[in-house]
Amino acid sequence: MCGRYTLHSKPGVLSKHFGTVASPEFKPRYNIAPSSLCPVVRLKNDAKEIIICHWGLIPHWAKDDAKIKPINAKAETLSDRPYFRQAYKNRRCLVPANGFYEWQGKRGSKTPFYIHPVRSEFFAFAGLWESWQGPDNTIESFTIITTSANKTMSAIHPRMPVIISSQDYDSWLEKGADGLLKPCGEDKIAAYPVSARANNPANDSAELIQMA
DNA sequence: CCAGACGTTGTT
DNA sequence: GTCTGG
DNA sequence: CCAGACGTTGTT
DNA sequence: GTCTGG
Repeated sequence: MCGRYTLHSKPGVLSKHFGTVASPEFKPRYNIAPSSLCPVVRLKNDAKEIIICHWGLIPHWAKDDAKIKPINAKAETLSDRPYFRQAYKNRRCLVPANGFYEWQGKRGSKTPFYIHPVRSEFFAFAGLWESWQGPDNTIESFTIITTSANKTMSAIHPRMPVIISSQDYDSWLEKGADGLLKPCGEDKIAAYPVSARANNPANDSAELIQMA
């Protein structure tokens, strides 16, 4: 699955890669955990924009501050789940990342691996977004879509995020083609073990992605 | 009908 | 908003 | 995702 | 064991 990732490219590089007018400022992150504020790419009036959203989806119909805030949504059941169906139909996004973490082992002795793109600076995870209107505030949030592992990933973990290729960015945002919701090619990603310092989300520095 | 839930993951 | 359980 | 907390009472 | 916080 996908429960921790990195994004350390400069905002200008991000907006250039994703074809947006500009990007909000954000600090380089090497250990983004759920509930963090993160940049995502979405459509606004046929143009792409980058906005900062909470990781953990809060549906627009939630009454109070929702108890369940899914950080992932299964690609296989997106159309079935009332929780995701509307967002899948109307509110898709791309989640920029430079890489993500996945763990092996039991609680107390987890070994993290870092997975990164082979020929690109960025991953673009397929995501969904929502805007929740409270009495005093609005919360924009997102979730990352997961699928089964490709051959590279399956050595580590049975699932992985859906990764959209750059030539499919517009197609995903505009139409959300089902055909894009599958594991990426095994040669698009590579993985290596890193220090267990990555386990604690309080640690957030470039050394976390050094090979262990 | 109304009330209450709505998720994914890993682990045994 | 939409489905499930009672 | 992992790490860390998980409670009530009375008193200042 | 299960929930919350980061």
